Amino acid sequence: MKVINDLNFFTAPTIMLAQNLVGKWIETNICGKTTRAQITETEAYLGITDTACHTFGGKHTPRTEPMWQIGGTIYIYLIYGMHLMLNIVSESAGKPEAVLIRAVAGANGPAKATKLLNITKNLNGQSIINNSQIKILDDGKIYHFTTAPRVGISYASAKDQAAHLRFCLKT
DNA sequence: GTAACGATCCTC
DNA sequence: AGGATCGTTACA
Repeated sequence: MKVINDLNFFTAPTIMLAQNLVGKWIETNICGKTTRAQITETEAYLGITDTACHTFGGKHTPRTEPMWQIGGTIYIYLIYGMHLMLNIVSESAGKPEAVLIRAVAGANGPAKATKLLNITKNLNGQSIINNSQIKILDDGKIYHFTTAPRVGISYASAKDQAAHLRFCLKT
């Protein structure tokens, strides 16, 4: 098991990063508690041309600011007033694309995953590289995945809703 | 200032 | 199938 601190891993094209993250492990160290879980599901959000993405049309607000940063930046936000979502920004700075961690082993929803990992908004905007509180680990194994449409984006265009941008660990 | 809504989850 | 519950956003 080795920590991924390679910037190139995170600045890769969004879809590639989303696929590469499936089967990787995520470990948090928050308030003295260490939690480790395997990533089982991710979704790619493809920036200004993706109607499902927060930065569609080039939207740049205080909330979406981390998405405009360089790959490896952590983007956390609150949805429905009660659920935290964990995203990892991809690509280069100025290209607002990100990968949503949709599920980890032992948690079948994005909000459950952040709860399991004790994620808080403190991490928002930080880099995941050389971060003492959160890291991605590689167990060296090859994992396969299946693709599916994304969830919970009924406001997006039909084309974007149908796109297979969700990647699930094949068991 | 104010109102509407949302990348969800849990309990009927 | 519906309610919880509040930060972010857009608009006045």
